[in-house]
Parts: sequence; C-alpha cells; structure tokens
Amino acid sequence: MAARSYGQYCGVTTAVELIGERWALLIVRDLLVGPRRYTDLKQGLPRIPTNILSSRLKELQDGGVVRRVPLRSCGLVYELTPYGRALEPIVLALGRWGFQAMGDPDDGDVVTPDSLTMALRTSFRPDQARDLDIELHVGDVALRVIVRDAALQVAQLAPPAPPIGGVLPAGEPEAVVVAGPGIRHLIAGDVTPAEAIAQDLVAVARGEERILDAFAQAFHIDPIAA
Amino acid sequence: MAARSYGQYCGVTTAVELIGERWALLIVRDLLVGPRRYTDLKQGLPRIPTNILSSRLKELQDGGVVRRVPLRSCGLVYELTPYGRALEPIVLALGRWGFQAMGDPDDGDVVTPDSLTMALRTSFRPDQARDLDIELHVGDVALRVIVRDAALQVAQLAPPAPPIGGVLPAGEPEAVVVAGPGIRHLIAGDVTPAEAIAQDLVAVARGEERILDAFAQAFHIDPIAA
DNA sequence: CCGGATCCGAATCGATACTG
DNA sequence: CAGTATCGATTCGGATCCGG
Repeated sequence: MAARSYGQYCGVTTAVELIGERWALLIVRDLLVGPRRYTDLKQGLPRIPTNILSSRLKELQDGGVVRRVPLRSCGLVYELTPYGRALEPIVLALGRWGFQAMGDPDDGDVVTPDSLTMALRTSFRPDQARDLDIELHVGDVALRVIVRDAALQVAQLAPPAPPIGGVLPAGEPEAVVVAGPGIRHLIAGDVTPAEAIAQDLVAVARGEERILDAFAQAFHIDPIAA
Repeated sequence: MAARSYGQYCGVTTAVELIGERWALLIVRDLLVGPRRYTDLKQGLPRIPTNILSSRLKELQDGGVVRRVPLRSCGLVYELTPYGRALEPIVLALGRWGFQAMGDPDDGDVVTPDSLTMALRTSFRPDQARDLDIELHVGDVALRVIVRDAALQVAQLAPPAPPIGGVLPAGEPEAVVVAGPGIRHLIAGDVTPAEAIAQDLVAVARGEERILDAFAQAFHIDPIAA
C-alpha cells in the first residue's frame, strides 16, 4: 500500500513497486555488503532524510526484501532476506551499466565504504584475477582488498570501526594504493597502469607499482559495444 | 539537471539517477520490444500522466538512453540507444525477480502487449525450448509466440495494428491458448499443464492440449532458493 | 489523431528538530 | 541508538488545452 500502483500486472512493474522508490535500491546496495544498523545506513547515505530511511525500511520489510534482526549484544540490524539477496546480480549489473555514464564527481559527491566495496564487486572478474592483497584508499575510505583463488574479499578499515561481523584480515598488504575518482579510467581501461600513475590518477604509496597490473586485470569494466 | 542528486560517486547511484525516476524503467521496458511513438507509449502505460511521459522521455534522452527518431513516413518514434539497449538483461532479470512477488492482480490492473511480450522474454529458457508456434491470449492481448531453433519471436496481434516494423508471421499457429493471470502458476511450475487446464488457469481453444507441455518447458521461472 | 504544453490539487520528499 | 514530528519545497497525477 506504500507505493502508488502502476496499474499493470507484470513482473517488472512489481519489481519497481518493491524497490523503485527513491533511495530504496541504495539501501539494498549497502545491505548487500552486510547487515547494517539504522545509523550505519544513515551514515552510508549522508543525504537521505531520516524519515525517508525509516519509510523505506518499513516498505522493504513489507515487501519481504529486508528483515529486522535484534542483536543479542543490544541494538538491532537490518539485513536482506534471501529474496532481497537475489537482487545482488541485478545491482551489480546496474553498477556496471551506470559506471559507463559516470563523469567526474560533482561538488559534494562522496565515496562511502559500502559504495566502494560494491564498486569493486561490480568490476571484479574472477576468471581474470590473480591473487592480490592491497590496501586501497579513495577519498576518506580505506579498504583491504584481497583476491585469493578467484574470490574477492573486501574489508573496511578506516572511517568507522570494522562493521559487525567484519573480520580484519591478518598480515600486511602487499601494497598501499591511493587513488582518486580518476581510478575509473584505469578500471575502464582508458589508461594503462603506468599512464594512471603518470597522470596521478593513482599512486602506490607502499609496495611495487607493478601491483597495479594485477589490480587492473582483476577489476575491469568493458565499455558497451556501440 | 532533472534528477536530484544522491550525492554519491558510484555506478549504482549514477544508474538510479538515469533510470530510477518513477515510470522511467517501464518506458524502457516497452522500448525494449521495439521503437514506439509517443501515443503508443501512452497507451502501453495507461496510468502515466502525459506531462510525466514527456519529462521522462526528455530525461532519458539527456541521459543517452533513448533517442528520438523522425520517420520518413511522417511521425516520429522513440527508440533505445545502444546504451539503453544494454539494459535488456537487467530489465529481464528484474522481471524474473518481481515475478516471484506477483500475487493476484489488483482491480484495474491491466496486461499490455508490451508487458506480456517482455514477460515471455523474461521467462524464456532457450536451452530448454523446443520448437513451438501458438497464439496466446491473455486478457485483451493476443500474441503470436514462435520458438524456433531456441530463438523466441513474439508478434503482437490483436489490439492495435501491428507495430512499426512488426512483421506478422505467415501460416497458422499450432494452437490457440487462452489464459488468465493464473498462467503464472504454470510458469512458476506450481502446477502441471494438466492441472492448469483442470483448474481453468489456461484453456487450449484450438489444437492439442499437449502443446502446453512444450510451453511450460520453454517458459519457466525457477523460484528463488530459500 | 499526433505530440505534446499548461494548470492545479494531492501526495511525496527534504531538512531540521525533537524524543524514548 | 532508533527512530517520530513537523513543515516548506518538489514532484506527481488528472484534466484540459493547443498547434500541426
């Protein structure tokens, strides 16, 4: 009853009624990284009005997409239901599609830990990836990015405390990579790793610059054939 | 500058800013069937206010998703750009996802030729499909559905004249199938073809009832594993 | 008929403040 | 921490109108 109906009996329409409202899919995006508390979501979506976050969570619960789970250690988290988790390939595909249209960031655009985590998942190519273990900084966000046996693992380091259930990987990364928004040119294959360094899109603060070859191979989004 | 920004530098966010406004993805759904005129779109989306249709088309053009093409035979059509057409797997996946949540139709819900066409594409399994040629009626909508060599072809018959570029298949269909909304239970595999007939979800008006076996095999959506 | 543009009331959204 | 309340700013929906 939350969403005004489109008046059509159709799967796409039903889907859009469930997750098509403003902010809804971004909430799902963040929950795909892991369960989150109300406050975590609010921080990860800095511009969302709190009443809207509240409404969306209620609607997503009514739609069977999200579940509210009390924690034994006080507090509660929101997490995706299996049905909600089934959106993962769709959100990843949307991320790849939208990636093509990303220009330079507008003033005030931020990068959040969850959005960057999903961006990495979005561009990850299991079949091309060799093992890799780096610390990646973009803006304020710091992630530990580990590829092992064609599997991607991302842990959030700096801004807040590690999220619930997030286990910090032991050991030291092979390298520390510091990047800005221009890193998308590396992922898009517009520039080689060497060019990316030369143009200051990316810097390797510690470790060998050759690590970027492995990075660019593991994380890549092909342009849409015209 | 149409869409209010979410303030994040992220592919998913960019995608949602391009196609996340109300009605936008349904316009894309219809355009995935083929180029459409303004009036076609308005008919296929009976509840869309005309000013909204107008705004969305403008925004989709600005976003590089839709193109406005004047026809030599007078008039003009909207069609997807290659970038817009790249949404096809996403829209199909969303249709499959939303299908799981479809209950019975609400009062006033309609089925349109384009939505039914996309619903068939959504549920089509090329690897399982044997050749098939039927006329399918759901509500007022009549389609000619042809499977040949694991390829699906759908032509719209009754309500309006065949759409631009739509070629009516020659010859007679093997069968005429008349269904209601309950056909989704057949596609979901909740019922066998025989049960679907017994429960009056589907009727074979002409031809052999066994044709439904081929139909159910070609068009199927697996439930999401819980 | 086609392809919209305009106007206006209703519903939603955004920003801020406030509470258990 | 996890929301609710309030209120002005936008957007949406429905109807009408207009030029070709």
